[in-house]
Amino acid sequence: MIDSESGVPVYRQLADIVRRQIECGELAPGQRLRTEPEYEFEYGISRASVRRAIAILRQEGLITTSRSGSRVRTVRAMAEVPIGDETRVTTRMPTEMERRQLGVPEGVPVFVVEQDGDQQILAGDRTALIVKAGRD
Amino acid sequence: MIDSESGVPVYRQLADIVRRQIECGELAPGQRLRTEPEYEFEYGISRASVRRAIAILRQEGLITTSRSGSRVRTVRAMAEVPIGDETRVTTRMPTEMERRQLGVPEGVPVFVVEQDGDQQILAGDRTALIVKAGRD
DNA sequence: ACGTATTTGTACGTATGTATC
DNA sequence: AGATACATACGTACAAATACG
Repeated sequence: MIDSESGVPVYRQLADIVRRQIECGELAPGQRLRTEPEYEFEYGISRASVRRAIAILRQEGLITTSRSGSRVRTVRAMAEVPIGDETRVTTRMPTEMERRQLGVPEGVPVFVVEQDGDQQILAGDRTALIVKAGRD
Repeated sequence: MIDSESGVPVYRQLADIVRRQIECGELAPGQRLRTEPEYEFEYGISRASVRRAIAILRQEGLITTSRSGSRVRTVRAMAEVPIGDETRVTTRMPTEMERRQLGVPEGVPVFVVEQDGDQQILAGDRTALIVKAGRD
């Protein structure tokens, strides 16, 4: 299970375990994770370590957490936004203000799309950029 | 300074203070932040709260932290990568493995560039995508 | 509708390890 | 070698939102 002597931090070990469960579908999108005390007792680690592990997965955009527990993030429908010639695209984490305005959970980056001196911020969890020839 | 009665968590208040210092240039890129004990005593909060505040800024991509302290992230030279027609671009946070492989710090998202069934992962802190007409 | 239990959130403290200066 | 500074990990307590009977 979890080996506190392995050199790998226990919170990271738990994050790895749950991440694998998500990746292999053992924990399906929308499904609830176990509660913090459950992980705590099952793996014999402190609640602080459990919370750190869960925070990692949240930052990776794999789960969302509410007062009633954590769930595997469901895949959002991606709006395919066409971008045209001379467009410059970068990506970064949103400020907290941007996060609220865009309505994106933790662990979701944003696109910064610049064209003609005009700048647009797009939520990374529901936007795919498609290069369309001849478009602007 | 920091008001523990304000309703806003103290770790968030500290994160807000330091973020503002970074945004207004009071803390310049490359410059060291104060040490954890310094924040602890200056604001009269626990070290755990200081560490949470610093973790927030790291996740936002604003600072990097090493054993010798935290520094404001310097802006990396952006390689402008041309992308051509029918390319699909998404963004997300990297897995930890990807982070190590790409050599990007915490708080830096990646581009996923798909073209002709080929998929490429690009570091978000040193890549800008430019749509170039006629390119593939 | 109400109280209770559950579950996460915040905040503190302590101790020890390890890399850096 | 010693001091500094961050990293890990444990514990406690209480608050607040949610779910349940």
